Amino acid sequence: MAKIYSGKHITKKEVVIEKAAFLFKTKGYSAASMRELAISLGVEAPSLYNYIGSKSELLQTICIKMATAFTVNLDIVENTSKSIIEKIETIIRFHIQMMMNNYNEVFVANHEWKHLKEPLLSNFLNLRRNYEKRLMILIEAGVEKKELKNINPYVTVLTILSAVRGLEFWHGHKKNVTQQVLENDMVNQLLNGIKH
Amino acid sequence: MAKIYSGKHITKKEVVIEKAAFLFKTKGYSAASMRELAISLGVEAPSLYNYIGSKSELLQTICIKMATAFTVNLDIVENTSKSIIEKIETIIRFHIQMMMNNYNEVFVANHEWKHLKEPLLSNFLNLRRNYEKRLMILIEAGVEKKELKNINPYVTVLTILSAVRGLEFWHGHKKNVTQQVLENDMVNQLLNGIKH
DNA sequence: TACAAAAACTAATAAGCGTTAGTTTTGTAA
DNA sequence: TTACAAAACTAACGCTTATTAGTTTTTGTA
Repeated sequence: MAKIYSGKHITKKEVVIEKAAFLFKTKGYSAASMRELAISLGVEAPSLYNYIGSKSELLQTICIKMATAFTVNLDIVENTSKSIIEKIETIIRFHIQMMMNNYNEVFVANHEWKHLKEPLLSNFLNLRRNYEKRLMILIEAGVEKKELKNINPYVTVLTILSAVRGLEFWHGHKKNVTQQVLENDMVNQLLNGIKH
Repeated sequence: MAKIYSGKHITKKEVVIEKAAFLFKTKGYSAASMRELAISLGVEAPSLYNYIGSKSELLQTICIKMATAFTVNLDIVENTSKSIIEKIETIIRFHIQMMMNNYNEVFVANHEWKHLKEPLLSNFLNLRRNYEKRLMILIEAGVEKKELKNINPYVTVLTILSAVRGLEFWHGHKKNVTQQVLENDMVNQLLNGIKH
């Protein structure tokens, strides 16, 4: 009866993925049903299969899309002529902006990846492991060049990724602090902790 | 056929809860089935109902148990005569130790609480909100007494809780850093960031 | 206006879920 | 050894799930 709305520059499949990301975030992948997703689009469940292959495919698309976005950004940053500390700042700010502008999808990739099926699960985890490893190498280079304190690269990466992920809490309590204050405070705190 | 094993000082119900915590952590609450839980105990699914009321009750028990543990610890710390900075250190170390010694249950309380049913969901969220509020008040008092920098209490609580939760990553990569190094590095980094 | 493709629908399937009922086995104590 | 309770079992229930098949409606275009 109803028809799935899609603006000019976005395919209907993308609309489905967006709604799916919201639903997966809110209820969790397993507890989210295709019927519920359909309702949120004003449509019956079987109609969804005109656009997508399966529920599982929706999760795959979201997770790989996010992992790829972070990887591509890292590719770009690595190939600039910035200082190490500037590169790290750029990366942190990218994380924060992704967290702000693509909250649902980042959340799903962070929390629901465990429901991916093989071989995509391994694929996704490899992307993540490589990403973390490249961050560690960047930090090691910063220590080498005396731009950074003599810190443990692993603990540093862990701290940065944890702090950024902590913005999930902020999403539920937006009133207390504005986005700009939070972003700058967080960047400063993280960088001051490791700068030489 | 098989019989649920329980040592001397632990009831069979507690054995079920422990296994449930592991399963809920590994597969997520919704994707974890009672049949699977039963298998991990060497028993058929209906046998579980000799010990527990429902699947939902298992989650409730785990979440409330954890929330209570943190609240009780805070009660105790508040009523000591330590300095503010010492109180905060004690609290951070308690978080880290809980993360190490009760990993599965802490993880479930952190990630699967959304599947709690009312009125327990509200109950749990109230416990959490109050806990965070009391931490903020503690930090405000520290700023007042000049023990702490003039920091935003909200951002500080967010940073501390995020960093501690980040130990979840560490659980998957234990090799890189020992528990002691990680605990001390984290405590130092967090306290140095806020001390006056 | 007619035709074809896109996108919705209804109905149905097989599988898995938590849980209950009723029964049998096991362990313990008189 | 008998009796009773605890703890396991089998069978089945009603419900929800993702997905398929087949059909009808809507839409855009020639």
